[in-house]
Amino acid sequence: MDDKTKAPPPPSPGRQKLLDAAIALFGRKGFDATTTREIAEAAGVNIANIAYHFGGKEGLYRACAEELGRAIRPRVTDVLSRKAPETPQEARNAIAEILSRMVHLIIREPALENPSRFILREYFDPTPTLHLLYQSLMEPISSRLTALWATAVGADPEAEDTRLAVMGLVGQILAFRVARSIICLRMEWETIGPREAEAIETMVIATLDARIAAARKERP
Amino acid sequence: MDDKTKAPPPPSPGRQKLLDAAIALFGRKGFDATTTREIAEAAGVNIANIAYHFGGKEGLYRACAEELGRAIRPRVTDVLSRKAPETPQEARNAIAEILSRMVHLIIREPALENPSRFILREYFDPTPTLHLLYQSLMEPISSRLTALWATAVGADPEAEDTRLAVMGLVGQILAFRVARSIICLRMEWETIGPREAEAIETMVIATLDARIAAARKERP
DNA sequence: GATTTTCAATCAAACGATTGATTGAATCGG
DNA sequence: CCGATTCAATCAATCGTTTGATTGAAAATC
Repeated sequence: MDDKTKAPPPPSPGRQKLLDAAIALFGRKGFDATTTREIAEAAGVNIANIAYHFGGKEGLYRACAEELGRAIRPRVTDVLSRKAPETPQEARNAIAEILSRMVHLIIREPALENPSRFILREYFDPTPTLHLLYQSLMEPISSRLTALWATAVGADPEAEDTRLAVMGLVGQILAFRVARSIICLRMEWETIGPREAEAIETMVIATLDARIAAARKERP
Repeated sequence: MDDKTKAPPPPSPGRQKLLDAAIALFGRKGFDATTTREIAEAAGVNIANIAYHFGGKEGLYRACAEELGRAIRPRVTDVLSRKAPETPQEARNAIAEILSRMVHLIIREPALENPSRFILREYFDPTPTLHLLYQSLMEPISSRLTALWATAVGADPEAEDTRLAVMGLVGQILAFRVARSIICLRMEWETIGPREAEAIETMVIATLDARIAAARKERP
């Protein structure tokens, strides 16, 4: 219960199948709308394994969040691990690349459809598990983006409006995932395919460049 | 079931109390996590009234969406009903005012906390009810903003990237409501009070002005 | 090295609690 | 009085959880 989430529990066939099935179902339908029987059936194991491996439905949910941190983090940390750019232009390009990556991961990548929904649900209806997702995913990306933004426009990395500007850019991407249904209605899109995803990416990058240009002007 | 949702059902004391309670509970906890007993108790009426007035839990949910359209629409249509600005500067000011209004309504206004969550839930987990919210709320605001944006930057009101730019601005606001929990973590805010709401509003307006300046430059 | 013991993992079956829905009598307003 | 509205009581269905038994492979024992 109170372990530091340091020790990765020894994997077992049923355990991992339950995690995968639970992430997919929790992500697609939410915690309350998903039944333990559904999860067990999708995983191809018996219901009792949920209590055995995770102590219950809630324990399974928390384990899903831990699993997502482990599984998704590598897909973003490779960008994060590069050395910090020193020129504003390099910083701008680095931000653009990360945002572009996020658009594809969050909005397009089919394999991350339900994981993304799982995470966004936790943002919307936070539980104690939220901190887990924050530390493993949001914090490293966001703080890196903030540092890059500070380099790109010559701002104070610690200033509140610096962090807020970055959250605005990231939030723009999240919004297109959260409100996908009504955005498709408004944009008269049937789905968000490659063409539509590219249009969104172009819009996000345009916002980035516009913000950078404006910030540089008032802080020469 | 299949009525055209045209006729506003005759109000009755218990009916309205059920609607108010249901909007609050559906918004705060979601459809599946909310029980009919909870709703009835919060409304101070008997459970049977749900079936009597709305035919069941799902009927109550749809009625909540209709009610939200009726209740919230006036709070935005007053801005929409003004005559269309003709100069780019007037258009910019009109956009800024609408966005500012949206920030306060969606992020700050305590009375709209649960209604906002109700609507955003429907965006995230769309049901057939989605079209109702789209037509009564999103479409009128969004199309008005698109027209204003076209005037402000001299763009084609029908172009896809015009609509997309507007959805990006609106989405930015929605994101701060959806991901409020994790944004508070990142911003080191305890809550989003007047000061924090103003910071968000400033950021949104800064994004607007930056986008306008950039769009004008490349389309003189 | 054969036998016994241990243990994690899985299963079918059943548990008590709660769900949304329904019923028929009671109550109210006109 | 009569239709509209409210109510306590109850329904079948489903929820998450628990139980007790079974498996197979390692560990221990002789």
